Amino acid sequence: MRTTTRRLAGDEVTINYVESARDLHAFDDFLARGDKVLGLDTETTGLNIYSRGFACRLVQFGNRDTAYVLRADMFEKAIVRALRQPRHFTLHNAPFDLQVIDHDFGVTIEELGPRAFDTRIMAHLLDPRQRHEGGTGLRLKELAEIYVDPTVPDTEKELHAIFRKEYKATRETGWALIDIDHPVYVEYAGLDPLAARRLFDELAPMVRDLGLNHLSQFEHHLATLLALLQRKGMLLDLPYVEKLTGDLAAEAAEHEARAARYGVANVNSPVQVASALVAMGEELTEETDGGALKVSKEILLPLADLDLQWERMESREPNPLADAVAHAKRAGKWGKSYAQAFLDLRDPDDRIHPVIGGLQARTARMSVSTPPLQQLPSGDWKIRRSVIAEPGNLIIAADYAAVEMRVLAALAEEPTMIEAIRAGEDLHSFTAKMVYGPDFTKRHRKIAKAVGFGKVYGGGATTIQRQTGAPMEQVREALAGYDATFPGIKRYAKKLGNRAEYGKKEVVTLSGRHLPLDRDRIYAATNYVVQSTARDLLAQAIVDIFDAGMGDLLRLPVHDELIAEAPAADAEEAIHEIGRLMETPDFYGVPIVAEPEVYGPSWGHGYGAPA
DNA sequence: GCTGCGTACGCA
DNA sequence: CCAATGCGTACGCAGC
Repeated sequence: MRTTTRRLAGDEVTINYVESARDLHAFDDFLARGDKVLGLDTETTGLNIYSRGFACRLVQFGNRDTAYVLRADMFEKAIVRALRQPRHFTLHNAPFDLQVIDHDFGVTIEELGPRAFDTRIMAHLLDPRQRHEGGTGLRLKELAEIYVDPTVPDTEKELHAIFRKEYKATRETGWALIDIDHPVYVEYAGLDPLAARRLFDELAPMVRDLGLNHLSQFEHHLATLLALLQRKGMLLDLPYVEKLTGDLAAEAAEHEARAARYGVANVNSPVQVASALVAMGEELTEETDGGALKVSKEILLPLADLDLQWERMESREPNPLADAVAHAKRAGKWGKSYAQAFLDLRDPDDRIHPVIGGLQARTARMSVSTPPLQQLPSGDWKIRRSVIAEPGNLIIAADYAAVEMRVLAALAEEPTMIEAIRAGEDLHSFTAKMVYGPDFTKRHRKIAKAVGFGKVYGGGATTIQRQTGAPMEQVREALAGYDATFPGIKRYAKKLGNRAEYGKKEVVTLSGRHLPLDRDRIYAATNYVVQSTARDLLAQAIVDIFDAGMGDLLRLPVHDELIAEAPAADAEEAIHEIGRLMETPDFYGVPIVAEPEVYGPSWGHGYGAPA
């Protein structure tokens, strides 16, 4: 045994590095001490659990004052034995370690998940804000320095320095290269479960005292289910993705070469693009937040005589540089962020396993990363076509119909809006009819729709004008008409604003989630509570679908929809059942409904990919 | 080589 | 005051 001591929150703590089988007796004695909850953590070669070459290197257990650090390759049996004891563990960001342990030790997510506490979940319930948003932050280091010990070391940062200096490695590669018994590596590995356990001891009572135990249990259960989705992943059409990647790279290069003829060496440099356009005589008037000339897609496409669907408008002579830059950037983005990312992140079976952040945004909205499957281009099927169902299966999906509008109507108890929804009206058309009369036009509906979204997002007349291109006069008329038609919405926003102004700077959702508000953006309260409530509906649906025994069909949440797959013969029935499970027929008087659809053999088949 | 910031772009 | 919300990723650029 190699034992080191150090101080943590004024106490002496001991970190034991197990060197031989003889040392395991001491580990067993430690396990027999009767801790109801042990801190648990792993050190791995990287973050992509399912990529070739990934391995768990260390597994660490700790209570408040003693940690044991075990090599994964030498002490697998002892680790598995410890994990299978009837005991709870506390981890920070448990889904990662649960999958590592499932992947490398065969102690499954199903087995360990129900016995895992996650301090990240607890912290999110107490304050969902990142550090830069004024919150506690959600990283172990950030939370530990607030709740455990302000001098707790930044283990990641210090290890990165060692990777550089001693191993000529980067922050990415160092985790696999550092000597497994490197004293700093071992000490920091051991420190994390101690911090996790001490953090748990602080946060758990706070969660309980705020009456958040029920919500906490729900989020823990959901997190385990989402870890199952990540473990399952989604299959790629590899030959298709390889060709797509090559095609997009070639397309980007071709347009980059066109841009270079106008002196733009780098299409991703806004400064270069702006100065070249100005030199060609184009007038750039819009500015970025930082005061630079704006050359975003919204600026470039009109200069290239293209509308936002990239169709020729015949409104002017197209600027060839604007055209080249816009095309080059789109091909570059699609190629690098999506197609190439699919290839880089795939496992040996050509599946991708996106990280699903089940409790991510301030509003608890979920995120999906590596790769970002919630953000694949939707106006074109080419990227989504890369993701396919397993042989014999079809991709199926169900999405909520205008869920945020419906949630808003319910929460605000807006009688006219509720009535319109219950009558099956298209809400934007209904608004247009109320504002402009029965002879409203398509343009009127577009404005009404923008106003509806503006209300959900807390936007104002300027934004709606920019979005619709309508004259300010008409926008103001539509806003006034909306308020007259749906007075409950304004009243609700006012109520939330008043409570925040004179009470706590937060909104509380039906699920009991506290959402802090920024003092200079109190108006965001309506959006927060609507967005968060819509998220909770989707989260509950995922739980319900698992409870109904259909969880193994699920693949991915996308804010207001669920992507799944099922054997071709059952696909229609399966997605109807999933859609039914998503629905809440009477959500405070408002029907929350889902629309099921069988896409086909690929995700792209729901977006127009040829059969 | 890394970090932070700004800009841009993809989605709901 | 009358305000668009929430994310993840890539890249350029400046500074360390």
